[in-house]
Amino acid sequence: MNIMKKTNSDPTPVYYKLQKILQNEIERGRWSPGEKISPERSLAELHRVSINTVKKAILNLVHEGYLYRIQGKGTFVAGTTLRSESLRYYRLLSDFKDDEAHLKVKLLELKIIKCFRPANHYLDLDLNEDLYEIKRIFSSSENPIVYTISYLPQKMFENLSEYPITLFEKTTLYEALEKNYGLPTIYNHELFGAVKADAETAKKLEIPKGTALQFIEMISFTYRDRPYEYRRSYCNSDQRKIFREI
Amino acid sequence: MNIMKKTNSDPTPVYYKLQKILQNEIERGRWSPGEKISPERSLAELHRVSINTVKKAILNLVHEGYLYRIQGKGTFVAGTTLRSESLRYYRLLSDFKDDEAHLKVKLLELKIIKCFRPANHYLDLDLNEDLYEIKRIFSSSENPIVYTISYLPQKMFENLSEYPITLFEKTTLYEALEKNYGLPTIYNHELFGAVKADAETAKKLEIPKGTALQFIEMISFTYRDRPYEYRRSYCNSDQRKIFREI
DNA sequence: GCTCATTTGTTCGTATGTATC
DNA sequence: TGATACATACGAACAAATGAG
Repeated sequence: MNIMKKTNSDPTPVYYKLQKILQNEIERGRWSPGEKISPERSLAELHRVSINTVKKAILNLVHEGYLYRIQGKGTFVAGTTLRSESLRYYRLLSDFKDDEAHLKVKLLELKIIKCFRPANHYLDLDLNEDLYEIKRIFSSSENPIVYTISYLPQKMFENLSEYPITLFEKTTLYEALEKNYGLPTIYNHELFGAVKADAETAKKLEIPKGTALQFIEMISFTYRDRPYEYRRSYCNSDQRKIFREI
Repeated sequence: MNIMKKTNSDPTPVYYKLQKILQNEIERGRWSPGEKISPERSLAELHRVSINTVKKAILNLVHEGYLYRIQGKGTFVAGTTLRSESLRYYRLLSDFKDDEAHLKVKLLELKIIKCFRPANHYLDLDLNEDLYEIKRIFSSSENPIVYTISYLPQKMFENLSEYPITLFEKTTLYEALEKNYGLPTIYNHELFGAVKADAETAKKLEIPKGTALQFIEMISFTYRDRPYEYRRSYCNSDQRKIFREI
């Protein structure tokens, strides 16, 4: 009996079953981001359904960000849905003029440390597991604006330390991780707060200790709600504000 | 000649034309939020197109948040897309426990003032126009957490001062404005920063002057990208963080 | 520049199922 | 129960974009 058929005992629509089958295959990495999936007609034949049913399943996955389509070329697996580095996603405003800054990234440090609270909680790890700690400074015309510390589970990113520095300075972290480990970023959580600069942060940002700083904690998730990065950012929002849209 | 027809000189798809016609009617207030629009069949007949074409137009508007559908009942105009008060949309976290606070709102002041910089810029007004200024405190178990000052164009909200206090304390501002003025909130812009508490804010939040505060500026937009509220919020993020998802 | 096969995009018609009142 | 309205599913035809030859 055809598992695709809608029956009384299983009223799930056919298009929805197909949609979930495809979603599953994408998440399990049958195709990497950017790769072309089978054309509509093949899928229709394979699963013995109409082309319009395949269309509906695929279009839903396009809406959910799993796929994108190009007329005449095909249907492709989408990569990272967040198109740019989170820190660039926030536009920096100086005063009220929309003077968008071009940020330069500098890698300060990359080492392996033991997991700690609350990173273990956010990254769903045990306290005895290893983490990469990546410290970076984002500057605008020689002025340090943002100091970030990223934590990545060591077991998810083997050999990360052996990649060239440029991996962390030329491309965004998102692109780098997607390209080298096939992990697209599906969504982020963020925690916002205000703190006064401690000694280390003040030194890195070249500001007086005690300055009010915008503090952003971010947790990035890939498929299946799996967290893969915990990041702390300290932004010198003096004279600047951080902009975003809901 | 039928304007709906797709021709060589106008290759715009029929479903898209219909979609834009409907979007326009919604934005111009032909139906209020919650009201039922014409059924598929009628629209198909009226515009001389197939039901499937109408479906496509409508489903796109559903995806964009203009409409929602209930099988067997009809298709309805969606109201505010931001489902809850922005300040409640942010979950407050104390430390790392997900202790979601229930916030109580208190109206401190409602008066009419002259427009000022930068409100004129954000609300697209002249400097000589009038603004409502609404000051509110959000508290969690008697502790003031957030101090907000909202600015609304006087000309968009006639008689606002005559509404009962409960309008600003019982329901969210979004719901109140949608219900009384038929203005749904389509999206928000936000500016984040960190500031040290000035004298007035410190007093309102019952904290020492100079405490690091989370500062959020928000501009709310209704249909056609028309701004209708500029809001400044000062959050005492000491011990708490503000949470959101992208 | 052209043609052709492939692939997605649009539009229609039609039938049947299901939820609401 | 019947009328109304949306949901699912199939089939078919043609348009439009792409890439190969």
